[in-house]
Amino acid sequence: MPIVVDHEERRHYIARVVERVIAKQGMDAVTIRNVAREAGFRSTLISHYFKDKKEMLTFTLDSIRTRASIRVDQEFLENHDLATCIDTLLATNEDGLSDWQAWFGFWEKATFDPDLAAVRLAVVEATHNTLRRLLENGIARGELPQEVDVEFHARRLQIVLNGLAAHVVMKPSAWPAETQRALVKVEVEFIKKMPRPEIGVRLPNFPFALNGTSAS
Amino acid sequence: MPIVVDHEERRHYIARVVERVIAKQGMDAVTIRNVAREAGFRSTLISHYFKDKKEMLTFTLDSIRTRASIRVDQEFLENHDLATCIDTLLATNEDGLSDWQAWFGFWEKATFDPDLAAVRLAVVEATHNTLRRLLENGIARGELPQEVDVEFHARRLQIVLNGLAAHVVMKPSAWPAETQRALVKVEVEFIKKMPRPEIGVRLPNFPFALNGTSAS
Amino acid sequence: MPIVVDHEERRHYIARVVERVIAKQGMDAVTIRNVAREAGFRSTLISHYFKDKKEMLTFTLDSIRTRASIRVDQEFLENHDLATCIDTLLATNEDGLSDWQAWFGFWEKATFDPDLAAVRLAVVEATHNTLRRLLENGIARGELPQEVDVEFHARRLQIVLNGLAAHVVMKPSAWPAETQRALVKVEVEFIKKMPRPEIGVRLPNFPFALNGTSAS
Amino acid sequence: MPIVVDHEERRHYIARVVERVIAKQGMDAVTIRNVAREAGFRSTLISHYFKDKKEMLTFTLDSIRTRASIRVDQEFLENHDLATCIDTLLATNEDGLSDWQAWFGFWEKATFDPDLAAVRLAVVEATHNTLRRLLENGIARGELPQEVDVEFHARRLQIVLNGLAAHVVMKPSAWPAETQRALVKVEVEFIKKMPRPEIGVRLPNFPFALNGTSAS
DNA sequence: CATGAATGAGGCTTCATTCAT
DNA sequence: TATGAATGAAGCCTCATTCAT
Repeated sequence: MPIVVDHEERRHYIARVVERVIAKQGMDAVTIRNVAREAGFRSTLISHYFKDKKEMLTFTLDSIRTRASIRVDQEFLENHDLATCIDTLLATNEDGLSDWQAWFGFWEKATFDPDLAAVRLAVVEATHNTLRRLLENGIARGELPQEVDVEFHARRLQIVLNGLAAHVVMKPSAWPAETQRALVKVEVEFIKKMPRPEIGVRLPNFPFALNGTSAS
Repeated sequence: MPIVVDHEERRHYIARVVERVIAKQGMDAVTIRNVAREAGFRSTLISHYFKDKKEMLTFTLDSIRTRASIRVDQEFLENHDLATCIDTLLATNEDGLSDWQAWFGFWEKATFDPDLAAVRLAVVEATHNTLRRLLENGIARGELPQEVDVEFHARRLQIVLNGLAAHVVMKPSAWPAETQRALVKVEVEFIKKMPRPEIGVRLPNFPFALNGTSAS
Repeated sequence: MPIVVDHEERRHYIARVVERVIAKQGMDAVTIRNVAREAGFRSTLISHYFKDKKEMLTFTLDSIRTRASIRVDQEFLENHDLATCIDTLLATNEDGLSDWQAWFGFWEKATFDPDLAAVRLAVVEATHNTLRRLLENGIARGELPQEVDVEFHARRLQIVLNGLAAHVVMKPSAWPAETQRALVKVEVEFIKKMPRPEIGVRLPNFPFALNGTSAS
Repeated sequence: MPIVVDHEERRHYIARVVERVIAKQGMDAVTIRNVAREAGFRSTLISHYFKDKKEMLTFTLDSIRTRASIRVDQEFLENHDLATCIDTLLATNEDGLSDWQAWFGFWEKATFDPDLAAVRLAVVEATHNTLRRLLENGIARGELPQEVDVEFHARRLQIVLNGLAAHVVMKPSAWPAETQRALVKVEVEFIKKMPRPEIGVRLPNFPFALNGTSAS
């Protein structure tokens, strides 16, 4: 009688450990040994759940995507104002900070690994779409003017959030929650003031045809 | 008298190689062996010029800072409009892209290495100051209104540039030069439209007391 | 269940190899590679059993202590005369010589390594205690006079044995077993002639509070 | 016109540095780099004075011999009592301790290096001869009885001194000068009590035909 | 005399991975 | 499922030494 272990659950558990290791010790500390130790396993047990290290990493990045999209779900988006929604995407609490730390841990690695790159792009587009819906709800609720260029402002907002998070991660103590929120408020004002700027070009038009993601 | 080799020049030469390796192959490819090979040396010769891999890396990051500050020097700032100046900070050409790639390569590592963190912060502040001067020149030249909150907008601009570069690095082909410049133009419009937004809080007030930089 | 290999036994096996290498090739030859080769392993397998070269060495020294104390155990001490017992501590045969060679190999290294120093001191004190018991048995059996200053003579005997071994190791061929034993006989005579010399001072009063030994 | 540097003096200067390094940092710290640094030279300059590391070491050991024999010279021997003379051979002060530390540093290395072994033996025999003369003077002065077996007691004394020094080096704080001297006093008493013990064998009969020393 | 350049050997260690049980 | 054995690759670093100036 084999011991019953939920295979997929184990994979997610390990992914969480990987995230924690990235956030707390950095990507270089993500060795199978170290992850196993932090998870309370033996090294070799990891390979029961992931065929190799790379698969473990792509799965982890993918699971970040999943969790992030759960956090800001449709229902939530519809029932709150812009700033409140955006707050869930910021590094204003322990969890958000940890997420962004892990995210930046992946950032560079993804540049040189096609599989990770694919997942990274998927996360970016998922976020983009979240921001689109967010703006559309804002328009629907009357918080934003009708003529807002959703595509443009979603993209721009994403860039700002990314840049902001980078700075927060660099020195969290310099960016208390209210400072981050104040910045976001200005961005919202910006959207209201310039809902449809004349830019002459189109910002990158994703998606980049990402059907599958992590692959095998 | 020994063979004549300019010691400091060699260090800079190696630093350039390191940068190139980071940009083209990623931070994980920055092994002493690999750098040596790319530089046309034997591995052991590297340690003639750097006591340590770590020293090599901090020196490299520091040299990125130096070059960046040279690129946008005082004279240049004074004689061009905002957009043109900002262009030198973007990833709109091969060199700029390579710089940003190396920069992001360091990003995460710096989070877990105090020495690198110090240099990273120094770079960030140097950039911040460059942006301040840029805005001040804009005001002096009449391109921007007198009442611009320089501190705020310099910080904001930096965040946007950082976020933008991150996206460019992620998929350069999606961000041709004109697209990047169009975005910058909108930012300049933004400054004109909202020169002194009511934010209620102060953005982080750097500098973080960084006198020396790279340390030992 | 994994391949059955007694972990602790392997460690002792390796320790024996280390001893042999020290005795035959010298402490400088104790490289992980060399030990592995002599043991019939790959280098990396050594680190399966010792986290460190240092741990390997302290364990080895500690195992010398264990074996030495086994060699002259209580029962043996009680049933033989002084000279016969002391013989087990001399370098009068292949094994004893090898032990002393290894011992001197450690001697200097221990001076500059706290962990080794601790084990070294433990060995010294264990030997001291053995010699004490040995003298006490001698008194009990009537071989030595009642008034023998056990503490003093145990310490002195140890010093002589150490000095003697040093000379033997230096040129074994000059010190056949009978020569060593003759010297010991004189020492025993000495004890009988001067059982309680007036020295005015006390020799070092060990132990130096060594509870545990090898530590981590 | 070349700079005038006394070649031989430099060699002795370096040898002193080597001794100091051995005493303070241990034999493993005797690298050419380290010796050069301690001496205030560049590494490569060392090779102007010694063709290689080995020559440096043998020269150093040889110079220890020279200085030791100077310290207890003929004149001194003739004009003082046994205990006073022996004192110069003990580790009762900073210098003596340092000498013994260096000596033990060489001990093991000499076992596996013929050149060092030769010098080591030369030192041992020089000391033996010193002790012989010392005893003979003691007899001449009437401090010791006529019938003393000089050969035997000189050898025995040397063994004790060696063993004692080993223990002192191991824990100097446990062996203040007076403790060492008390032990020596007992040894002298021993000689008086048993001037010519019946041993049945001869102790090793040196010299081992050592004419030259370091050889090629 | 003195120096820095350059090299090759080799040391220790960590890692990911495969295999047998 | 889970484990320890075992391996090979590769990383960084230190060292002694030679060479050219």
